[in-house]
Parts: sequence; C-alpha cells; structure tokens
Amino acid sequence: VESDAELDAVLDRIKMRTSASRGQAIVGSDASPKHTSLLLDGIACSYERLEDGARQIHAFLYAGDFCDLYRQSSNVGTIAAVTACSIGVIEHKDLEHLITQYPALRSALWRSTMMEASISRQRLLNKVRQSALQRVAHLLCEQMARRELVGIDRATIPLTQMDLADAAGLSIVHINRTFHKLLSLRILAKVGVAIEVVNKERLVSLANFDGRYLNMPQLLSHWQINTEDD
Amino acid sequence: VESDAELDAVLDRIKMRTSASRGQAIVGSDASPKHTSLLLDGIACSYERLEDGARQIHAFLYAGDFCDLYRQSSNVGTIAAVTACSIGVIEHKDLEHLITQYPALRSALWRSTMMEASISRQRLLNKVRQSALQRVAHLLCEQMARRELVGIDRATIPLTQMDLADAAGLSIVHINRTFHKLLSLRILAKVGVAIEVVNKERLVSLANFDGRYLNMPQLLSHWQINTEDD
DNA sequence: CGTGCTGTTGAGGACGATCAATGACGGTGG
DNA sequence: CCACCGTCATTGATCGTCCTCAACAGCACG
Repeated sequence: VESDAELDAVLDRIKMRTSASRGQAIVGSDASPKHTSLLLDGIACSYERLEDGARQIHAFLYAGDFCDLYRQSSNVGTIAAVTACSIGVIEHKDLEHLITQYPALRSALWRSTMMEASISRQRLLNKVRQSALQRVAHLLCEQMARRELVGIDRATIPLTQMDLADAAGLSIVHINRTFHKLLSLRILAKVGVAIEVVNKERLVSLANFDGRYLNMPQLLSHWQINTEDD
Repeated sequence: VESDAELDAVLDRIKMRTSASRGQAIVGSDASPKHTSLLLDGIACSYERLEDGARQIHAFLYAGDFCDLYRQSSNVGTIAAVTACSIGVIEHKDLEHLITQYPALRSALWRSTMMEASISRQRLLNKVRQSALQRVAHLLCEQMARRELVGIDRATIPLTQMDLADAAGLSIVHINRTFHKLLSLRILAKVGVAIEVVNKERLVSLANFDGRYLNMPQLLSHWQINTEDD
C-alpha cells in the first residue's frame, strides 16, 4: 500500500516472522500488545463472534495490510487466517520512529483506515435491501478489486462458502444455492474448494459494483490533504 | 463537539446563516463548494438515492456536526433537513486558519469522521441478521445517545416513520407494524408525528445496544493520538 | 476406519416486501 | 366555510426471499 522507499524501510524493521494456517488467530483479543502485525502473504479476516455463536466477518485482509488497524476500529474482534498466512511483527517503537522519519507513512495509514471505513459504508448499502445474489456478487467484486490493488491477477478467490456466508451475513445453505445460481449463469466456476470468476463483466454489472470507492486518495477533501504535509 | 474556546472561535467565523425546513436540501451535489456548512440547530440527514428511487439514509446529523464531513466519506449524497434547521456557513479559508490556530480542532474533525465510520460499522452489524424490531430499536437507541451527547434530554425524537424506514432499510408498511409492536410493549409512545421513548432500559436491552462505540476518543490508538500533538 | 470439515439437497415456515385501499390532519385557494 | 391536495399513518392480503432443521455425500487426516 505504501511506496517503495517507505515499504523497504518498514520491511527492514520486521524483527520476527510468524505463519498461521486456516482458522488460526493472528491477533487475539489482547488489550494492547507492544507490537503490530503486518500481513505479508495470504488472506486473513477480521471477525467478531455474535451472541448466538455466529461469526460476522468485517473485512478481508491482504498482503500489506496492518492487522491492528482493522481491529482498532471494530473495537473488539479477532484477526484470523483464511488461507495460509505469513505475518511480520514490528515493535511499536520502531513503527513510531518510521513514522517521524517518513511522514508519508502516516498518511498511508490514515488512507487505509479511511478505505476500510469506506468499504464498510459501501457494504452497508449493499447489505440492506439487496438480494442475496447481489450481495454475494458485490462481495466477490470487492475481493477482486482488492486483489488487483495488491497485484494478484489470478481470478481464483480462495474463500470457502462458509467464509462467504459469514461475510455476507447469509446462511450457509442459502449461500450454496446462490452460488449455484452464479455457476449456472456462467459467472463463476468451481476450482477445488476455491471460487473462480469466469465472467467479471457480468459479475460487476450484476452487483452494480463501482470500484471507485476503493481508490480514495484523490477523493479525500482538503482536510485530509492538510494532514499530509506537516 | 468541540471545546469552548475553539467553539467560540468557530462560531465567530460564521458569515452567514441559513435555515431549511423539512425536506429541503442543505448541501446538494456541488462538486466542491468554497464554504462549509455547520448545523446549528435541528436535525438533518445524509442520504443517497438508489436506482429504484428509494432513499437510503446514511446518518442523522445534530447541532454541531459539519455537514460536509459526512458527504465526503459517502462520496456522493445529499444533506437534507429532517426538522427545521438552522445552518451556519463558514469559508474554507477561515476554517483553515482556525485549524492552524487551534490544532485541537483538527483532531476534533478527525474524531467525528472516525465516529461516523464507527457508527456505520456498528450499523452494519445490526442490519444484517437482526430482526426489524431490533433494527428499529437500535436506530432509536443511537439517536437517543447522539442527542444526549449534544445535550438534548427530551425523550421525544422528531422522526417520521418514513425517516425510520429509509434509515433502517425497511418498508414503510413494515416499519409501521414494528412501531406498533413497540407501542404495545410500552417502550414507545406517540406524540403527534414524533416518537417518544418511554422505557429506555427495555429499548436498550431489546436492541442489545452498547453505546460505548460512540465515545471513541479514548479508544483511538497511538496513531490517532500522534496526530493530535503536532 | 472413524472423525471433522465442506458442500449439497429437500421441506417447512417466518419475516418482510409489495400492492392496494383508507383514514387523519393541515394548508391553500375559492 | 368548504373542497381539494399532499403528507403521514394504518390495515389487509398475497407472495417471494431466506432461515432452520435435517439428512447425506465427498474428502482429507489421523
């Protein structure tokens, strides 16, 4: 998400690397750990357990995302691996040094916070009053867009139907039926446990997806811009 | 939302006051006006028109809220008066002067942006997989909490059932039935066109409402705090 | 060879949308 | 004063979407 120089500087500060496999927690409910986790590879998700035991997925994380940014704003919650993940750990102290050294870093962090906010707002629109078909389509479009931003071209999204269900807020059974409808429409295809998007145009038009909300930097108003140059 | 000294300074810069009555737009879809509107009195809402003509209300605004903060993050949208409103207009130039003069102002603006993000995230949780009864209850709890923050004690919320419907994403008909259920539970009462909360405890427990997410300042992590002292 | 996770399929039922009609109230113009 | 209109609230009936319960198939892993 950051530019080259800053990225290298950040990667330099990674003291320790961990890995996690599907289902394992990356960041638990520790109040305030002394370190920050940066997702280096794989897909993770930020979720919350509801009273009835259901799992509500707030967001999916890709390589380059700071895990704790997502947690702070959702107040409470867990970050867990969705696919095999590799995680870098950075000390808070080091990160703060970096921020004073590279002011652009702070803006980058802000930008990703804003992006997450924008995503959840967009989701809000799409969850209410939209059919399950559109919800799922939109969710998949969002993943495609995020993957592109991180430089992944493969049209294969390694999410299970359960992941979709928990993220879309629909029952597994209904996700399955919806999924099959998308199969019969030749929009998706099955690749083992993963989902392949075979007709992106139709997916986008079905979801009424407008990826612009993911590219916010230009859209930020003068106040945000102000914070960048001090 | 701001503290005394800053508030006075801001109010001092108000060049012009406008008023709007129910339904009138306060901020239209102007790309980038040269001024910023501050809601001084009344209730407004930030909404968006969907393709099918339905109105989706993103947020309700109370006295002290900057209208444009809400618009920037929802990308596009309109701010309209829900009750009779009084609006103060501030030039961008003046506002920027104020920000350099009172650094705390910037944090205040950020905080309210974050609060809005937090609200929409919370809404997301409550819209999906919650019954209409709980959705409405939660929405009303949110309004009560926001009103308290602004210093309004009256338990009478001047929203029509249509406003509720558009904000909750439910049909007017169903809102009406839900509303009557809340009446028969002795949780709400009718006061003319407005809604009165007669049993707040039960409303809160029904909605499973945890107002903590509205008081974010303490929750903000070190990165946010950093932006306050430079 | 059992156990667990994921996916699949059927049947019944709850919730909320939509359509349609009606009532209540306030304002406006004749 | 009254007829007319617009907004908001109310109520009934029907229907589609999605949930829940329940059973079962495929597959990996021990």
